[in-house]
Amino acid sequence: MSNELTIGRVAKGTGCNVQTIRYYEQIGLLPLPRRSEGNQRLYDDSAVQRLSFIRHARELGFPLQAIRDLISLADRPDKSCEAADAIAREQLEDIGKRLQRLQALRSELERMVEQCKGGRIADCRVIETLGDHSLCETDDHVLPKVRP
Amino acid sequence: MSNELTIGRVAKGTGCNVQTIRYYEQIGLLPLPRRSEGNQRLYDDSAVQRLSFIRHARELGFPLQAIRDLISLADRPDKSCEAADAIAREQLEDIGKRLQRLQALRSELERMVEQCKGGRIADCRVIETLGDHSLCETDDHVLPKVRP
DNA sequence: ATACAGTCTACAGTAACTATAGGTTCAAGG
DNA sequence: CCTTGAACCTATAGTTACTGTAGACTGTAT
Repeated sequence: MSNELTIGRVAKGTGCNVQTIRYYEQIGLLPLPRRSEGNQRLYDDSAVQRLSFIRHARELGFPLQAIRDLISLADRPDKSCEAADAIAREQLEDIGKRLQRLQALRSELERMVEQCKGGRIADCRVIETLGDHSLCETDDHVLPKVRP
Repeated sequence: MSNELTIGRVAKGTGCNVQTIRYYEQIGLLPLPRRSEGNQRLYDDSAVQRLSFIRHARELGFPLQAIRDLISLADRPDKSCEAADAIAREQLEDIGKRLQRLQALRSELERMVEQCKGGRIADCRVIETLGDHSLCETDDHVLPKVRP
C-alpha cells in the first residue's frame, strides 16, 4: 500500500503543524511533493520520516543549518568521505556537550524532586548547575561553530 | 571578592553577547543592574551566573518561558513544594527524551565516523535515527506503522 | 446538493535574538 | 589636561524560524 497522505495527516503524524511543513518546503528543507488533481500536496512515507527527523532535531536545539548538514549526509552517500566525516564530527562534538549539560541538569532536577518528596525545597541549585562553565570548550567562551 | 563588571566583561565571561544581555534585561529575565555615574551597567557575580544559566539552557533548547520557570524555582525556595515539583518534573520528562534522542543520534554519527575511518562511504541512517517516534509518548498522532 | 472540514496562496505577526546608527563615557597615552 | 579609541548608551531595523489570518478553492460525507 502506497500511503499517500495529505498535509494535514502528515502534520498529525509528525507533530509538526501544517504551516511549518509548507515553510520547510519553501526554504528547501523538504522536497516539493507531488500534487493532487486539485493542487493539494500529497506526501509519502519518506517525507514523513524526514519531517520527523527535522522536528526532533529542532527540539534538541539544532539550527536548521546543522539539520541541512545532517540531511546532506543521508542524501549524498556518494559524498567524499572526508566531508561526511567532518560534518559528523562537528555535530558529534556539539552533541557531546549537549549530553553533558543535559545530564548535569537532570541530576540537579532529580535531586530537587527528591527533596520535594520530603516536603520542602531546601536549597535549589539549578542555576549553579547550568551556570557552570566547566563544560565549555574554551576559557573565552567561543560560540559553537553551527552559529557563524 | 565582589567585583563589579561592565556589560562587556560579563558578555565575555558568559559567552552571551552584549545586545542579548540588554535584551534579557528588557524582557525582565535579568534584574535591572545598578549603573555607574555615567549611566553604564555594572554587574555582580550573581548576574554572571544567572546569565550563564540562561545561555546554557537556551543552547539546550529550552524556551525562555521554561527558563523563567526554572529561575523561579531558584529564586523562591520558599515556594510551595507542589508547584516547584511540578515544574521540575515537567522539565525532567522533557530532558529524559532529549537525552535518549541525543544518545541515539550520537551512536549513529559515531558509527558513521567509524566506517569513514575504514575508507569506505558510510551508509547514513541519521534520518531514521531521529525520525523514529518511539520516544514520543504523545503517540496518538503517529500513524499506523508496520513494526515487528 | 449542500455543508463543512481541509487545503491553497499570500502576507502579517511573534520570539529570540543580532546588527546598525548616532551619540556618550572612560581609561590610557601624549 | 587633552585627545583618542574602545566600550558603552538608546533606539530601531533586520534575521531566523516559525505561527496566525484572510479569502478562495477542494474533497467528502450526508
